[in-house]
Parts: sequence; C-alpha cells; structure tokens
Amino acid sequence: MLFSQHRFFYFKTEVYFMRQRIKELQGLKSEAQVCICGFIKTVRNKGKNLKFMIIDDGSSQIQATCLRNLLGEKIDALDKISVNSVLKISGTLNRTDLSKSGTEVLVTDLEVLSSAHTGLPIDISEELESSLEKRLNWRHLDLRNPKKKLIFRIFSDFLKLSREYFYARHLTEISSSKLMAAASESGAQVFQVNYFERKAFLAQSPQFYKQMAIAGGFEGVFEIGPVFRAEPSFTSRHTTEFTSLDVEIAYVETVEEVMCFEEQWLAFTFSGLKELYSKQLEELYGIQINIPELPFPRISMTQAQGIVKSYGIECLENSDLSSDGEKALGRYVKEVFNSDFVFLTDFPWSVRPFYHMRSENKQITKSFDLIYCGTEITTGAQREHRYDILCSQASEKLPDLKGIEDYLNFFKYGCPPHGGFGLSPARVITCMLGLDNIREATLLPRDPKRLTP
RNA sequence: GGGGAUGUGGUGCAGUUGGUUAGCAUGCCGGUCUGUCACACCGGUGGCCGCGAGUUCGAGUCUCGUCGUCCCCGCCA
Repeated sequence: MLFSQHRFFYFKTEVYFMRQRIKELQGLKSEAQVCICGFIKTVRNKGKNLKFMIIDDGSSQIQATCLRNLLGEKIDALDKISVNSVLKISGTLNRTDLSKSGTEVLVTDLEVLSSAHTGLPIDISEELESSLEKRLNWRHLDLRNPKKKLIFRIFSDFLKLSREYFYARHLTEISSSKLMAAASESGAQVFQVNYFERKAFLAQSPQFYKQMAIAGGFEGVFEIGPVFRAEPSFTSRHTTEFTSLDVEIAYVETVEEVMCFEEQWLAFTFSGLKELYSKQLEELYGIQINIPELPFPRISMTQAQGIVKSYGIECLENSDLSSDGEKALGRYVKEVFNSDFVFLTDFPWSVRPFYHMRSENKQITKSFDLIYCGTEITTGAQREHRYDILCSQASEKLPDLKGIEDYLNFFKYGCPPHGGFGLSPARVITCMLGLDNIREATLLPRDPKRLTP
C-alpha cells in the first residue's frame, strides 16, 4: 500500500514526492508501474508513432519508449522536444530483448518539467570532449557527462569513508576559521581581505587550529575544508583554493605512528572505493583501483637523493626534491617495490617549518611527504609540543614572534605530544583516475586567472 | 616570476614547399521512417582562420607585436 502509487511516500506526517531512481528500477519486476524524472540524453525518432529516448536522472540511464498506442496524442509533444530537457515520465517497466540493455520504460504519461535551449556551448557526449577551459566555463553542463560526474561521486565517497575511519578512531571533526588576523604559517602567499577597518587573511591551512584542539585535550581531530594559497602557480596540480583534509593525533610519540595512521586510512578508503566503483571505473575509464599494500615504502631524503641522482636528475643537498625528482622516486618505488606510494622521510630542517619536531640530529626533522604516483599528496610531521623548544625553533626561522604569540600560547600550559598531516583529496583522485589536471577533480577550480563560475 | 606550446564554423580536428571556392567529424535546422540503441537516410545552416601590422603579385600557412588559453619549472597539497 505504501508504494502502490509509486508517487508518494508517507513518513510520519510529511509527504515526500516519490520519484523512483532509475538505478533502482533494475530491481523491479517487469510490468511494474514506474515514475521517473531526468534529462533527455538522446531522442531517436522513428516516426509519428514511435520514439525512443534515453533518460538520465543522475543515478543511471534508461530507455524510454514512446508508442502512440500507449501515450496517445501526448506523443506529439516529443516532436519539438530538445535534448537536455527535463521530463517526468510515468510508464510500465518492460524487460525485453528489443532494448539492448534488456530494460525499457513503456511511457504512458509524460510531463516536460524544463525545456532546454538547443545548441550547447560545449560537447557533453562521450564521443567528443571540449577543451577543459570551455568545460569549466560551463561546468554544470560538463557534469551531465557521467564520466565527469563519477569523479565527484568518488570524491564524495572518499570523504565519507575517511570520516567513517576517523570517527571510528575517536577523532573529532572540527571546523576552524578561515579568517585570520595573521598568516597561518610562513606569512607569505596569503590572500588579504578587508575586515571592517582592518586587514584579515584567508587561512592557508588549519594547521595551527588543529594543534590548538590538541592543546584543548582532544585525542585527535580532523578537518575537511577549504584552504587558500595566493601562489601564482601555473601547473596542472595547483589551484589557489582547494579542499584540504587535515588530521592531528594526540599522544603520538614518533613520526612513524603518524605514517602508519595515514597509510592504514588510505588503504581503507582505497578498498572502499574499489568496492563501490570498480565496475563504473572499468566501464568509463578502463581502469582499476590499486589497493596499496602495507606498509608503504619509506625512503629518507638522503636515500632519495641518491636514487634520484641515479635517474640522472640533479638535486642539491639539504633541499627538497624537485618535481622531476618526485616523479623519478615514484618510478623507482613502482619498479622496486611495485608501490604507487612512498613516504619520503627525514626532511632537512632547512626546508621545513619551525613547528616540525627535530631529530637528535638537529639538521633533520621528524617529518615526511607522501608521494602518490610521483605527485606529492601529503606533508606530515610530528610536531614540536615543548614550549621552550618551540619558541627557540620559531626564533631560528622567523624574524619575530609577535605574529605567532597566540599559537605559541597553545603550548604554554601543557600539550600532549602529537603529529599529523594534511592531504589534498583532489590530488589523490586526480592520480587515482589518471586525470591530467587537478581542475578535473575540482568542482569549481580557482587559479590566478579563474574566479568564475 | 622564468621557459615552451597553441589559437581555423557551436564543439573536436585537418589544412602539403605560401596559390585561386578553407575541408572532415559532430552539433544545429527541415524532412522520411512502429524497435531504434553512436538510429539510419535525404536536404540545409553555420568560419573576417584570436586581433594588429609587415613581407609578397598572392598569407589560415612566413615575420614581428599583442591578447587569450594550455603545459613545464619554481612554490606547494
């Protein structure tokens, strides 16, 4: 009785419209009465009395077969209907070999919910692909391509699985402010905004605030939110705003614990995503997700420099790897360990921020990067939680400590040892799907030249 | 910030050593078809070859400038 009309679903006293998801029609019997909504992907007109349409509601696609016998004069409305218009269709589910998919809806009633103009500014078919620039200018149209939509489904489930994993390990999700009185880390490359009579800065990272939460006594925290970098970077893996996933865990006494946490979390999300999306990824991208084997290889900066040099790539001592160096290291671990991931460890103090904890050897920090398929996706570290040492480290790196007084105060009255990392989900997805630009995995990319749509 | 590419109908591309009317695919418009499924078939529309200057009898093609876009490096996630 509840579903007899397939129209309304009564829940307590509220009434919800009961559209059926096309994806879920697969589970219904032939002859079932159905009501679906969606975009018209194609119309195949076979004359005045028979027309076929492909309807896409975002969950899946199905053929809607329109026969004059069943639809009457309403079929004439389809003579002028344009592709991309939105329809509501009632009909009968029909399992038949006449349709390649084996399923169709025989339409008995239809309503045009939205009529689309013709002549789209970009091509959203699977056959032709418009340039990235044009597709981003018309992002809402671009997303109608199931292949593009899939990227953001995976993005969404990556975050969902991550939350699931973090909550199960007693991390608390926080939302820190993105407006700050002083720059959050280096002081450079931050966006300035007007804040009443003052200047404010957009956060480049929730770093300081997640450490504040640790000082506040949480066992661990994480945040998934936007960060802003005023870097004039013109590459396929940088944007000026991106969603950052940041984790900070208390009572961590070695940087190794942080790396273990991260690799186990990633293995969890990767196998979750494989379970959810392997079929669609195979169909639309012709790829499989590689579930990483644990532990990821760990390679110190010193070792890495030797490896990179053996690939004929220059690198200076006490400096970071160049992006060519990262790519070479990625190739190396693939060849030697058959791993897509590698932790690059023991970064020199000279290239790390003041709050990373130093090793016994003061030139080395207890920090790491995570490289995935030759691209840096994470920076992490054990943090310096001892107030006096932190202050002295800050003095070494910064001209004065005035700007970070609030931050230093976090550690003044006791703070557990802790560590954490930040990661770019968009970079993970870009590499996972083999996309050639991070903008593909960014819903509305912002870069030095793009501020719209 | 430094370097390198690129710009041709709505979209994606081709265009020879400079040569006359700039092609192809797709889209779009009109028509035919009761089982299509990348529907098919018939007909049609659509381009100041980014912009400006120069070389030349002649420029989509060569040169310079300019604007847009993309990529690489640096910075990072």
